[in-house]
Amino acid sequence: MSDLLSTFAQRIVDWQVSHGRHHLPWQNTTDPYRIWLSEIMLQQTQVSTVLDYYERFLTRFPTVQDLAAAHQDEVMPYWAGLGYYARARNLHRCAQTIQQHHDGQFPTDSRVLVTLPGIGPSTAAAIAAFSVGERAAIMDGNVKRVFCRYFGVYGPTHLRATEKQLWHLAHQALEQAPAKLNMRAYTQGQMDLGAQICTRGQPDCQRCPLQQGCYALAHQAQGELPTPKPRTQQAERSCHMLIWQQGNQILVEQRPDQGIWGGMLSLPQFETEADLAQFLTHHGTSLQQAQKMAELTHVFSHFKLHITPWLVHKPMAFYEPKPDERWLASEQLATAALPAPVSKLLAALAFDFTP
DNA sequence: GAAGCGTGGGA
DNA sequence: TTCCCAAGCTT
Repeated sequence: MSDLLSTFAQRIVDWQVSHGRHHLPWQNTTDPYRIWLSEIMLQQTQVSTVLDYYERFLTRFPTVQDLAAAHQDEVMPYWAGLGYYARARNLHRCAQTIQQHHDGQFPTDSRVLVTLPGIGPSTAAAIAAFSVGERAAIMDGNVKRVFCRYFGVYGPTHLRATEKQLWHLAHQALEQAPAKLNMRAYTQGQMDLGAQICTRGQPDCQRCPLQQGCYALAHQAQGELPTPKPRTQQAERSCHMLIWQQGNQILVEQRPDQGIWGGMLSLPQFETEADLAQFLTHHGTSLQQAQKMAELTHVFSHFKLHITPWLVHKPMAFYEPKPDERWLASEQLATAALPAPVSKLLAALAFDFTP
């Protein structure tokens, strides 16, 4: 066991150097700002999804100073469609914290990094390892899968007990590894292994550097490790969204930071048809003047939302938007901080916005 | 400490 | 189609 543990990290390093990924946009840099941005975007998000967002964001905000100087409303559009929008709000807060309390110098010590908003233990370790080669352990979805299979760890990985075991093994693997371990290759290698070899569906054990000593391979338990999370009943909700069109503009409102789509712009939303009707009545029209559109369903990670859009194109004079409301012109749609389903809904209507 | 928090892709 | 979950963190 101790022999299999002591060679674990170095085998991953050797494999990474020859067979891992080396040309992702956030590799081949030691700039903690760029590394940090990639790590935040990659939280619960696949590489292919992040690529375009990463380039666009860096073009607009090349340094942590540029990001800190911006208003949150300038940042959110660059996150629109990527999901988990608290990441963008925390990213912005973090940049301002670094500007104010760290003299504008991006920290590279994991113990400091983990105190910053949006940076947890795994992200802190990844930034420190990639930027200055700190000997810090990461623990993401890839690493959990590799460790569960190699060491034969059973139990849903989100449970505290399982998580604790995994972190312990991760620290052990580092302690027993050679003093000169290449931390960048080790950190990247764990992710590459999980993403390319030790995949969820059909792991490519023939090409795996961890064949020798792998519990799952020896017991043919790849299919049952990691232990899948017990699935629960998907909750469902429904709402009504108002598409109030004036000329080539649409009324949108900024959502509160708490809750779904926090800090993003969205359509005025109502729980019931009666609430929508009341709103319309108070604004000089009625539900009868609105055109009911086909329902669409949006699936979140923890519930399913049935959306009934209502289109109103009757011009309503005298309407003064509330502080959290804005008129959005059709040409602003593409660059507005709209969540994915709202963006798609409005884009589908774009042909109606003939000037 | 369990629940909340997006979206898209693959099996 | 349906289900799972991906470079997790916050409250």
